[in-house]
Amino acid sequence: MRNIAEAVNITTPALYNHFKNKQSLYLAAISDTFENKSELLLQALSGQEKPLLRLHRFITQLSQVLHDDPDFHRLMQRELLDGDEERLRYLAQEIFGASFQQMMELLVELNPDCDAHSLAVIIIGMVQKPYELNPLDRFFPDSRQQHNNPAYISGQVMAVLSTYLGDTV
Amino acid sequence: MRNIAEAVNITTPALYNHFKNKQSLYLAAISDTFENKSELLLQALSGQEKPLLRLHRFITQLSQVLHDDPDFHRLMQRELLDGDEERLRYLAQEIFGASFQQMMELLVELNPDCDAHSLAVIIIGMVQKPYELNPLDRFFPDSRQQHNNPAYISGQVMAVLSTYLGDTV
DNA sequence: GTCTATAGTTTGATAGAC
DNA sequence: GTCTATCAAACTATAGAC
Repeated sequence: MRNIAEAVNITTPALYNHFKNKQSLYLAAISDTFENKSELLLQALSGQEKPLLRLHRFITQLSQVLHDDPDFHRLMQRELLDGDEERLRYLAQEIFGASFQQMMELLVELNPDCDAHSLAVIIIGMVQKPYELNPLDRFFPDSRQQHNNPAYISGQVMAVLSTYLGDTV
Repeated sequence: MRNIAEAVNITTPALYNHFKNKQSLYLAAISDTFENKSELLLQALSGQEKPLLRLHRFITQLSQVLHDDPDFHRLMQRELLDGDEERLRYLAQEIFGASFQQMMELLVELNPDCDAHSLAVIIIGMVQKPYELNPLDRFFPDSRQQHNNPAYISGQVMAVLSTYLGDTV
């Protein structure tokens, strides 16, 4: 609370005029960070275009969001590690529920026999892991700037996926 | 420190006979959790077998480790979020350095034109993300036990990868 | 809506007896 | 190597003046 107060140039007690306590401030920070992201990802998945194109758009959008808003990524990882039941339900249902459902339907369109849930999780992992491992990059000899570029990452992911999903289109 | 002391049935000051301070206890916990895991993964990647088989063995081993030792997974994610420079270097160089290098060489064997670094990161994401998202599974309607099964996860990952890498073998 | 002053609690760590 | 007793610092939060 002291750090936050200092960051916004007021004293700690003044924070309590805006938030009831630390918990409510944290929840407000989560909401502010997560809302709108959900809508963005759902829109990328929706539309009348070919499924593979919508998947590409989603992957690019997710990669872009993770790149542009590091707080979004950090808070999500933090919630996955330490979130209580209420906050995890909020994350699962309010933030990612609709997008995840839409993505599974899209994957079934592409391959009716696939396990859409598993495949969706795997794809999210492909896109997100480069950002999770970013802190380690500076300690690897062949670290290139590409590895932090959303367009490059989504291209790499699509290259792997299209051979798997493309056969079924 | 109080929680740890209670968990091992001694008082808090008694902990300081075993560790100089909280920091050194934490570092000892990290070392104890990470060491040996490195060797396990490197062995899975090594050998004279066909590259695709070694990759499969690595993926299965990583999935198994993440499944069997939740503390390993939690501590790694925690370090990626909050680790200082010294701890991140330890993680990158002492724990994952050799395995990551070996994996990149293996991927170049499978596809000389690929970006081995990117591909390695993507593959790790495919394997690990199912475990990261585990806390959310109970809030999704179609949550099946399969999604927590190492053999099933590695099978799903290999199914996606083999069409991409298999063409080049 | 912000401040100063301070309450009440938790935390990491030490002193010293056994 | 463990205990009891205790400290100093940091923390969340409140009281009350302006």
